[in-house]
Amino acid sequence: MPKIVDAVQYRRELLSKCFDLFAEKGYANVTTRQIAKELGVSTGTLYHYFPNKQVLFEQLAEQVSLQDVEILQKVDKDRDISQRIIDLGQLLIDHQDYIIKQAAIWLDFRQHCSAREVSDNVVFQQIDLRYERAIAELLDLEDSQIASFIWASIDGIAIAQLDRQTNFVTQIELLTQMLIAYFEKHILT
Amino acid sequence: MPKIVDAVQYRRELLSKCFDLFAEKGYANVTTRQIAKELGVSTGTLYHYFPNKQVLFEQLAEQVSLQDVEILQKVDKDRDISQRIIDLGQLLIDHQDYIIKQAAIWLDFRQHCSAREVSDNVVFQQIDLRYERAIAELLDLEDSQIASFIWASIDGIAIAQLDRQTNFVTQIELLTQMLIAYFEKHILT
Amino acid sequence: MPKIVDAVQYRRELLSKCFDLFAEKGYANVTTRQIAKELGVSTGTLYHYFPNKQVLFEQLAEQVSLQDVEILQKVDKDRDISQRIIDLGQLLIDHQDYIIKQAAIWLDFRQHCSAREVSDNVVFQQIDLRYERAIAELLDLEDSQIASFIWASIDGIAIAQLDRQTNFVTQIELLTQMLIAYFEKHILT
Amino acid sequence: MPKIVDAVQYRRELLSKCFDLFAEKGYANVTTRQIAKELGVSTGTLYHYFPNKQVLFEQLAEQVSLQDVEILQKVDKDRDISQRIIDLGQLLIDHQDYIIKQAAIWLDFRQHCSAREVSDNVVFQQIDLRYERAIAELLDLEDSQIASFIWASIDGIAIAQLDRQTNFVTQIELLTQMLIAYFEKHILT
DNA sequence: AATGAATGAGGTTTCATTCAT
DNA sequence: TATGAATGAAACCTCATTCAT
Repeated sequence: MPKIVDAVQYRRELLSKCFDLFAEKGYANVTTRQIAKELGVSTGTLYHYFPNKQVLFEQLAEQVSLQDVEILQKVDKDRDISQRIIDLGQLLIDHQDYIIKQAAIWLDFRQHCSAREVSDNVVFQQIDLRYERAIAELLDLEDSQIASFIWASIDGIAIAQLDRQTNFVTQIELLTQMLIAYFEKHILT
Repeated sequence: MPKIVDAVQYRRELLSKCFDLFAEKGYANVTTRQIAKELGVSTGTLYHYFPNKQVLFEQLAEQVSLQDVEILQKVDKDRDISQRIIDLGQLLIDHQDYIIKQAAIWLDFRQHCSAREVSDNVVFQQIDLRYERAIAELLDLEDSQIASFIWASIDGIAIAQLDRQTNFVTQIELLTQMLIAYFEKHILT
Repeated sequence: MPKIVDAVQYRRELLSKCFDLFAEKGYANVTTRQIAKELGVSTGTLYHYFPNKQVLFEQLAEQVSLQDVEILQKVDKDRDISQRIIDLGQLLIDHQDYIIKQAAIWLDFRQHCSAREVSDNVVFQQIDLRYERAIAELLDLEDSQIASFIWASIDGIAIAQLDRQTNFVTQIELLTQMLIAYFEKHILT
Repeated sequence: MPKIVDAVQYRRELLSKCFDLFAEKGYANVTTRQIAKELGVSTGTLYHYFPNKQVLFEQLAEQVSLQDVEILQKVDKDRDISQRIIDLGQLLIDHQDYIIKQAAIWLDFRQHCSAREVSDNVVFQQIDLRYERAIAELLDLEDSQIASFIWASIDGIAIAQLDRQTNFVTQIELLTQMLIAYFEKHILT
């Protein structure tokens, strides 16, 4: 009888455990040995659950994107638009640490995909689409470009945190205000 | 004396030549041999002009940041704020390809710096400050947070281009409108 | 007691089942996991019946050599020499597929033994002797060198099949004719 | 200025130097580190001259096949057939050590090729053809099957030497006599 | 100043074998 | 007995860097 009963669940746990490592050091600067050590398993076990480092990372990226969408869905959709924008901002601030790390991983993943042949870009685009839809739905947006813009800004702000002293909270508040001003002027009325 | 001047100039040329390479593949995915080949020199020559790959990349990042600031300074400061925001947007659109690549390099560099001991973060922060000042000056901003926000958004939009189909022009126009709406509501009056 | 008999029999079945696998891919290119899969058991079970991959292979080689001798013994020893040579050839042709695979395994095993310390060369030589005797007996040979030669030629022809387009049947017929011509000239009369 | 002027020549020397190693231990049992050590270079240098272990081995096999043909061409073609057969036998005996090792490598290579996708089997068959032609030409053979047979027998005999005590000289002499008897009976007259 | 062959530490991955269940 | 997850030594290979020419 095998020791691990639910391989799928265990894989998820392993991925969660190396989230910080990848976020802090970046895909290229993390060795498989480091990952194994961080996870408390041998390199052999690593390769028992993931065919290679690349796929491990891709699955991490996918898992992260799912969690992101989950977070976004916490916003109460019964409130009015301005309030929802503020709620979104608050949500991002509440999950500050996670959002910053998630952006780092996402950036890394993006670079990886573009550095590859083609093929799996489909997977990539699907994930990207998922983000857009989550935001569009959240703010009743018909224009997906606005959703893209919001997510791009969030990523930009998050990544800037990696080493600048700018204040994440202030930056997100600015984004919130920008959005409200924009909506008031162009969309509501 | 003239020799040295040549060397400085030559170094600059070398850096310019590998701009695209780093932008497209990322620091970790570019080998010194690839760089040498792209530059049309031997690896030995590469190491004659730069002590190592790291420094080469740092100097590239620095050179890029200087060029960015140069571009920003093309905006005519005699126009009113709204117009200057529009001009800034137009400038970014005009230099679209460059802006996207520059963002890729910059983010790559940022990750590199944060993945390292500490040390040169000073160099890094200085460059970052230069960006902020250029934007702050351009838009008569007293609050450096807004400048940071703008630059972060631009970076976010730029890297989203790396593989998404979003339209850079549309995204920059959105940013422009956001800024104008925000300025009209909170800063002008 | 019955248990043990079963185990011996089971081991034999397992060995037979991985005959093709080893013949086609070679000892070094077959993993224990592949073997286990081919046999329809787990790697754990494999190690329950055989102490390690090496021994498994050695036992397979031994089992194969026994089967070979069995085949050779089908020749009717009452016929005259020429006829027996022809019968031997026919026998090889009839068991074409098996002979080719058996040769592949045997050569693989030989290489393995010579690449090792020493030790089990005794086992190896015993098996080799068995081959020679079977052939010598079959053709009433006093000179074991001739038996060795015949077996070496058969092996040579068999492995040439592995990728060349030469025709096994034709090659064996040639061998038959060579032997007959040789016997007529030097041994008979 | 590079240190090694004639890379092609150097590659040949490197291949020659690892001939024994591969012949004695077999492709799978030789590590790249062992090869490097045997050659007196670093693993890096190894990979400077050969893209990978596989190709290194393939090039060795090709080089060996060329040397074999060279050896065969030493036979004086003005003598009569029987004499040429004897000369061929003598040649093999003179190069005994080499022939045995070459056979080991060739066997190994053959297994490798059949274990691979397909593609380069063309290369393989070309080499094989080269052998046949060399023998066919040597003995004025119209039938390539006989050439194949001869080469297969030589390989069989050589490989049998790897661990058996049979005498190479005796075995080759037997082959010679077989061939002469066969030729006298079926071809000459 | 320029070259590119040489280096070797260290990265990713494989796989025979063990062992808890 | 049977399982297959877990192990880790060791394999192949890469690549930043050095150095003889």
